[in-house]
Amino acid sequence: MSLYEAFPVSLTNSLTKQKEKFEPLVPGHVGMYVCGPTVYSDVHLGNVRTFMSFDVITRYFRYLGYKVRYVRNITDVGHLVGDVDEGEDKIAKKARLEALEPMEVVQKYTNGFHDVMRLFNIVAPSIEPTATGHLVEQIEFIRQLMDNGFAYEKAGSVYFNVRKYNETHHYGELSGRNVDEMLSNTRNLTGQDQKEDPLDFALWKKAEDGHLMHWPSPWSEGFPGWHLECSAMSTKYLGTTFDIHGGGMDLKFPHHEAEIAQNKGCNHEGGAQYWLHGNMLTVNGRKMAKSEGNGFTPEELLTGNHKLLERGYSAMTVRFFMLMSHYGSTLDFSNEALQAAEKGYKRLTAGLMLLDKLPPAGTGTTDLKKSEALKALADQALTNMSDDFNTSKTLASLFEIVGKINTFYQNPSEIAQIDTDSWDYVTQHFSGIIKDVLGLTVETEATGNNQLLDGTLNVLIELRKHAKFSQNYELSDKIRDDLKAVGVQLKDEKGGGMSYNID
RNA sequence: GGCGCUGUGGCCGAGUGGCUAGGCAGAGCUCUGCAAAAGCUCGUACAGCGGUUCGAAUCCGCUCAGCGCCUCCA
Repeated sequence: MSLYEAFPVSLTNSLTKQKEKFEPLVPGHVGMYVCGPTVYSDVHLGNVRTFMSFDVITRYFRYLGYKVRYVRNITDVGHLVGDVDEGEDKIAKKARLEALEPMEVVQKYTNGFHDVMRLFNIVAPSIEPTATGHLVEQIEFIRQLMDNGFAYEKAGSVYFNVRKYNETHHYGELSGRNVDEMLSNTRNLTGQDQKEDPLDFALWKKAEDGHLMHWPSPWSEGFPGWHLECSAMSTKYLGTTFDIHGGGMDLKFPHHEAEIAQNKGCNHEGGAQYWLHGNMLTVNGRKMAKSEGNGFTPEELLTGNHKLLERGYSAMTVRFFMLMSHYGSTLDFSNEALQAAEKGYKRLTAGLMLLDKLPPAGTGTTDLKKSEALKALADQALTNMSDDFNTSKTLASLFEIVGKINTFYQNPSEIAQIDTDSWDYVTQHFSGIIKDVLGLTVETEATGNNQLLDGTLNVLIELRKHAKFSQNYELSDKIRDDLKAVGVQLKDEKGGGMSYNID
């Protein structure tokens, strides 16, 4: 029996607003599409949260034994600037400001995005398609929509006919709206006179004079509209129907709603079976966003060089911090919470490292009850992950195992009572979940590999052992205190051993 | 205005109709030359007011507070 059969996944489907059992279209395989970043500026920590959430989801599916095709796009064209620069492309605008070629902007921020993903140990998607690389597919998609009667051309631009679509479908099924209510609430935007209806959205926009990014099409020299790329690329790589579509909560409307309409209008199928939405990272209760001025970049986070930050925090601390909450809940950023997370993360990874120092299990009389109880903790961790990827509950289970590990370290007689099969099972999943699923790496490993530092510290430790043995506590305390002052913490262990930790 | 969400002990944050979340901080104890770490124990919580129920923080209603989307947005 495979792991995914033993621990069947259930997830909250935004489409039905219910928690459902996950049943992939193709047994043993998962196709997932997640909306990636628009590469016209640096990503901030709020962006990172969403990608981290779907990173954990991907990792967990793979851990369970699924083959996952994870598609996450790069939006390098097509999102229009909303206000004054009506109709101008965000990336084109930025290019002019920075006096760069548009693709130079794209490349710069794409590279930056990848650096950030690596920093937070977020696995690369199986396919990372770009909008500019799929213009042929998008044009074909528009053509099909026009053939099906859901799109019309006006002065070189093509629009999706929401009213027409809504006659046979429900525009608003994902976001819980309906067309009639929306009509009375639509703002009067300028520059929309070409549309037949304010609800309609652009599939193709004719480029104005001076517009930097444009491509030929049957309708005009122009560029694709806001929502098209995701429909075209998910269909190309995952099919007209696929398992999961993910993205940030703020994309639900209109982006994802439009995507569904495009998919159904073109393919007669609605794309994803399950829609997953990651919630926002907030600061003082407000969404972290560039426009709010409350966003900071990962670099500022590490250095602490931002007015919201009391000091810097490591990438793994932040990763742990984000894992403490459920992806579907808002998470509020604060220095207190980060500092608490830092210690929690250290406690967890300390347990992980202690595993290697533990005496072997099963050397005494096996206590079946204790063995089973321990094993149950590992099962619990997996059950919690399968319950809508509840990393928060999973961490709680893992911390219970940490407590056991610490106890075993202090009382070897306890671990002797655990049968080896149970112990292997627990340790395998304990470290597997931490490293492979949660994607937490042990940050102190780097210093452990520094042989010069390690050797030097061992000299000092030997000195202190001598001092301590001869009851020269003044000297032994001085060594300990002075090392502490430079960030190295010595710990006396039972039996006269000493170990060190680097903060 | 429309649609939706949240309000948990000092802080962060899970959660289910009755059974321990967990992390951080705090108190006591054990261990220890002293520390640190670790282990054990503890506090006491579910915005307010009603209702349903044998029983609700968990379901329903109202009130208050806050947030998201409706415009690019993870």
